[in-house]
Amino acid sequence: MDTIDLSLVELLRGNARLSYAELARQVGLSAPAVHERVGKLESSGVIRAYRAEVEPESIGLGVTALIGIIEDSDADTDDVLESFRRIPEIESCYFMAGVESFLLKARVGTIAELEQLIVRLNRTAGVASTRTSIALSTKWENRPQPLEPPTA
Amino acid sequence: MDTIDLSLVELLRGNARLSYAELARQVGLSAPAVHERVGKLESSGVIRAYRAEVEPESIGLGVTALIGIIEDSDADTDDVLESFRRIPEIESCYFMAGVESFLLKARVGTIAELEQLIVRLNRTAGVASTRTSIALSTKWENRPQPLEPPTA
DNA sequence: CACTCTCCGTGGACACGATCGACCTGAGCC
DNA sequence: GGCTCAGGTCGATCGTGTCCACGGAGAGTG
Repeated sequence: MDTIDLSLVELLRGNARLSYAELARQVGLSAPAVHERVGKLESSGVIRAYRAEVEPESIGLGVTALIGIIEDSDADTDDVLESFRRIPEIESCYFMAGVESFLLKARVGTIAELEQLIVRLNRTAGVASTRTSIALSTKWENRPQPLEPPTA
Repeated sequence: MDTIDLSLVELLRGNARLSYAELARQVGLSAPAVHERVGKLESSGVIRAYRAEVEPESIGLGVTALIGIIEDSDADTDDVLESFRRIPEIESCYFMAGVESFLLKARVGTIAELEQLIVRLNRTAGVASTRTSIALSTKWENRPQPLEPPTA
């Protein structure tokens, strides 16, 4: 994980579809060298995936909600997590410090579907209660921040 | 936005680096046809960007926080938003229903940096108070959910 | 119905990129 | 010094991106 790797990561966070040739030009190495470095970044888990970022409304997911979860005092956190994992509408899941053990970000098409989702969550074993906040609009999301070399 | 476009979007959400040739095979069209369709999805704003998803710890962003913002009663929301936009640590910004007008997701390297960030937010014009919750771990994030045809 | 326009696709052509193998170089170590 | 290894370059080959000319299906019109 040197400066060049960091540049590659930054470039790919900005545009995941850059060709190896283009990456090579940007960092001043040959294409095969970049190819190998990126391969290592992928297999070591630094780069997890390449994803197209899509306007949610245009794929029928116009409703965004953030849902805090309070667990039962005797809940098995792993089981709860497993239940959440099986709910596709939950796009993100954070394990939190505080009264609410989890914070979920979910996207659905309609308020009716959100209602169903909340009911389902409340019925999930280990879940004591939920607290849902609706996002009226997403100003931005997953904006990559500029990277600084480790000691900066 | 027909079924084929939806398939393309779904494929690219799963792996943004698929070649046009591969996409073409998957959806049963020729490569140029796919190229044109994807181009239109991009320029119409359905596809906003292609991003590499990176393990935050490995780029020195090991601390994730979710921060609720309560605005001053006389705050100019647009100005507040503009101030937030200039803070690179804020990766996501949602405008919320509820007492807290905004929910921010921020990533920083250390707790000390988080402290600085919170101070900065509290000093921002229009911000009355903040409420920060720390994510102990990110179970998953931005998982693409399977797409259904519009009327399903 | 026949004509035409438009949209959306196909296939061919060609330059460019991905990727493999052979080789080179410098650092670390006996 | 000589080995070894990591990590680079170069060249060759093959697949892909992308431009272009062309063609068929469907809607609107005389």
